Amino acid sequence: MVRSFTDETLEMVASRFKVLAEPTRLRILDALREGPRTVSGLVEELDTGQANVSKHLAVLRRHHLVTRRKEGVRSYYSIAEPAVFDLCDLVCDSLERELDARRAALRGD
Amino acid sequence: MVRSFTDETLEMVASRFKVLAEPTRLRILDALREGPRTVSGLVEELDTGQANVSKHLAVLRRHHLVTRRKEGVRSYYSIAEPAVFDLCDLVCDSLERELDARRAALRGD
DNA sequence: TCATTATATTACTGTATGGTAATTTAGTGA
DNA sequence: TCACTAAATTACCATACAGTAATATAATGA
Repeated sequence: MVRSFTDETLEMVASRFKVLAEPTRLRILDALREGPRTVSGLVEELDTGQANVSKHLAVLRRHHLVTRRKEGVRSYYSIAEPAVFDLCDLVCDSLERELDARRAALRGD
Repeated sequence: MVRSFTDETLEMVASRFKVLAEPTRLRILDALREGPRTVSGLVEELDTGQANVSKHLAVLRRHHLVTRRKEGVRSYYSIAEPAVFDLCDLVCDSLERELDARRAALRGD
């Protein structure tokens, strides 16, 4: 028997996927893997503007994927939900399988 | 040691997430869980127009998440990559954990 | 108080895309 | 050939949003 999701659940799931559907946000999360980072640290590490990084961090925080710790004039952001990396890993595996399959098909089964 | 993703990988991963970031597409995939469906079958099952369903199916097919089998005047679509449901399950688990945590916080730890 | 630095916010623009109506394409049976 | 049905495609509109420049807020030190 196959369990179905309710429409409401699918909306929430889609919303979570949407947050993760931006390369810049993924790059931020990836950078935070190695530990907390300030906004300016991330601005250096990625190459995009400060406003852009702040906005993406706000999105990630609103969706509870990162946390913020203020220290003086600085804000330190950290990963709040390490499970996002499991998601990325699953996607990577899936993409690899697809490429393998297409490669095999190219060779003629 | 924490393995990082390359920018190119993150672009591909983001692109996959983007495909999954639409409730209607998730509903289509969810409907296909129980077996192949025709376009008109999906139009009935979901409640949206035929053009919309066709367009979403084209997106899903372009990204190799579904396959199509033509039979006469009909097209039967099927799940090509069952791993998408693992993704959804992971997201659901994560969302539940977050809600639990916020509920606990509301009660005061 | 004033200047400086870090971050957040606002306003704006261009692009992407979801939904829909209209049209096209193609298979089928009379 | 013609009518009918299923699906795909096209054109259009409205909305969402990533990126950026400008501005605001706030902490700190002189």
